[in-house]
Amino acid sequence: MNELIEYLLQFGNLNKQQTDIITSKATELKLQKGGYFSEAGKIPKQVGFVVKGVIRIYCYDNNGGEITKYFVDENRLVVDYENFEANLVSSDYLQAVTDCKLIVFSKQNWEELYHTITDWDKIITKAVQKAYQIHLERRTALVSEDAVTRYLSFLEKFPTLANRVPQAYIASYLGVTRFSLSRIRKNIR
Amino acid sequence: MNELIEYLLQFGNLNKQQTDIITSKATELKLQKGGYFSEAGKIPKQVGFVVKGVIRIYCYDNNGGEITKYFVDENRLVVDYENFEANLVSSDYLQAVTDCKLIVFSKQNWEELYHTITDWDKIITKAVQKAYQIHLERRTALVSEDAVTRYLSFLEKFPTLANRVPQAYIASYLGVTRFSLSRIRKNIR
DNA sequence: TCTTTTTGTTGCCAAATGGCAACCGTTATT
DNA sequence: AATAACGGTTGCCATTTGGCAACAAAAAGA
Repeated sequence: MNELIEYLLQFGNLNKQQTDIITSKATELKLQKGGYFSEAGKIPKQVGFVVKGVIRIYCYDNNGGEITKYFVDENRLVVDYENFEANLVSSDYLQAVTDCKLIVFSKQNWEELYHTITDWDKIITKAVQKAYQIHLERRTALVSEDAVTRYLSFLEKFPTLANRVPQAYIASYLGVTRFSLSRIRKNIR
Repeated sequence: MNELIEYLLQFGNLNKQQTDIITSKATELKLQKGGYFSEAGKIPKQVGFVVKGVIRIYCYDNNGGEITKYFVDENRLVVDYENFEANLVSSDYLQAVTDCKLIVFSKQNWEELYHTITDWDKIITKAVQKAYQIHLERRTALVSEDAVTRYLSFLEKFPTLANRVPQAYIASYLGVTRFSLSRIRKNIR
């Protein structure tokens, strides 16, 4: 639980009593590789925090191809935020790419925190906005540079991810086929 | 001013007294085509709301090429939010693509609204998060589909924009050269 | 109006990427 | 151990895109 509290403290202050409340509302969840934290066609019911492992968020394009939107690895919140908040059916899959250990909050417990912890809303707002900023920044990079540059900056931004995630997923994140990515890797060596 | 108030009411309730305060803190700003609302290398000092015209947000990639991040047209907030909030030097240019009429708030006036208007923070948080969601969604579309599809969905999402914005800007938004975009347009006809 | 500048188009060719099939190596499964 | 499943690589070729130069059209200025 310690990692979660440290993460939250980035965005605001919390005293011992408050952190105790937070941890009391959280439970541990283990996901096997390939398991789903939340699925398209359903309403997301949990907020998660990745203690160990990698989650991939993806959807399908109009041709039935998978698009990896982003990855969430250790010490990050994983949540289909928009649909979780609004109780909407999602069109995204949140899937464990490796075996994962998560800390999760049910929707009810999560909402109780807004009433219980002063400034909880501010902390979460900051965390969410930061996450949006990061994703957006990365996405913007993906439309400019060529595929080689995109892969290189992927390696820079996620140095530990390349070895843990199948290349096909990285390829779909970068917007190239797995064949192209394979050739790019060959040329880099 | 009416457009601004309507815009804000999407995200929360405001009574007459509150809307009066808001409008009292705003001023009108006209920007000529090509003029800058805010520039890279400077700290953004204003929040704007586009009454008339189109603003383009862009930056430079490592090769000196322009990347158009997004466009803001009528009835949208235009602000380099991240850097405005944190008082950081921006690396983006916010430029008028057409003659523009804006409603603007100085940083000081904007911050006074947080102290004066109940739930102002909640309204702005919602507005900002919605904006992030939209940008992120569009960016994700840009890494999957091919260039033709991307242009077609650009036309769908921004039907009025294609005629008002130089193609070179649209091309850099879509992640293709202006030459490619020109050929794509030719093939569509 | 005439000129200049900006914006958009096109031909040519090179480079990058996609699509498919085949193949290889590793990991799971039985 | 044998088999199957998965992940990754490579060759072949078609298609797309980029880069450049020249040109055309439209808009802005004088």
